[in-house]
Amino acid sequence: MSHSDLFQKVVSFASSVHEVSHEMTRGVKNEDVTPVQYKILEYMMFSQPVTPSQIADCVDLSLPNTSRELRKLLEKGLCEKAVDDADRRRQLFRLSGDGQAMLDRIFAQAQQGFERKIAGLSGEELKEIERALALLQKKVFK
Amino acid sequence: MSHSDLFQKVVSFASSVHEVSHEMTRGVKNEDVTPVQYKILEYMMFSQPVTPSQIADCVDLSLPNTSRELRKLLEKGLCEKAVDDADRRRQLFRLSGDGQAMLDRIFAQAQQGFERKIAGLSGEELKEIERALALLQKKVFK
DNA sequence: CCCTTTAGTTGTCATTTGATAACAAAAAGG
DNA sequence: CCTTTTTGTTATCAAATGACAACTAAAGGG
Repeated sequence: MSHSDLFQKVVSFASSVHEVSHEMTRGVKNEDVTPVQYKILEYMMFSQPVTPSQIADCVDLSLPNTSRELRKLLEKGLCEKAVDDADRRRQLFRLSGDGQAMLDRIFAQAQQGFERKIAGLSGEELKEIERALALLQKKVFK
Repeated sequence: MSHSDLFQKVVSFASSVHEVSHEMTRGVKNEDVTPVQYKILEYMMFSQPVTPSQIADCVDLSLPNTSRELRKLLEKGLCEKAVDDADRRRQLFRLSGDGQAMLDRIFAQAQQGFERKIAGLSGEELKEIERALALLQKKVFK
């Protein structure tokens, strides 16, 4: 197994992961958010509160465009904004109740798809999967 | 380890995979193709020749929009078109020499990034990675 | 043949996304 | 204070994408 062959397998694997996650998050299109807006909300879910600059960095968007999308999310009532008292230039964003509820819906649906995939696997198989995830995340996808 | 916890790990893992592949294919932006056009070319690389209908299915694009993007790729000289003699409604697309060369460049760059990541791993570790990829692709991301 | 279905093209329009300039306000550092 | 830097907003504009109607041409089935 040459490095080239392994690389080919990684490419093919990444493509499968993309396909499956696209399939699992198809619930997004039932909601009134664009793909970019969804990415922002998803990022917000894992690290709250966040500033526009942090979002711009992590979601790979310019600051003006981030600001625009955040305004739209505010108008839709999916997130909330507050000034940072320590540095009043900074704006702290977090999910609103509605925003959290929306992500909960989407994730619940994605988890259902996942449950269907792993239904019927033994406890030992699940442990193997967990080990494989940790291994790859550490050595290849970090 | 509940199913929920495992699901969380899968979500986090998928996110890492997305990030790394985005990083690895950043060579795309040096080339004169849009993201959608790149996806079409990448699909063409793995299955040639393909019809517009097949592309529309696999790249998740309407047939009219697929047709438009294929016309642009033809104008850029990145792919070639031929009618299927067996069914003259069908158009068979494949990469041109230039298109193949472009993908070769992008993949060579991505592979360099990969090589840097796995540099210093032992043969046994590489085998473990290979096994982990196969396991996950079979049981979770199929 | 004629009718229906399939494959693809063309054109048009609205929305989303990306890029950039100009601006305002607060902080930081003399 | 005063200048510079950082953070964010607003306003435009161009390009990319998505959706859909109307059309052509070939195949398929009586």
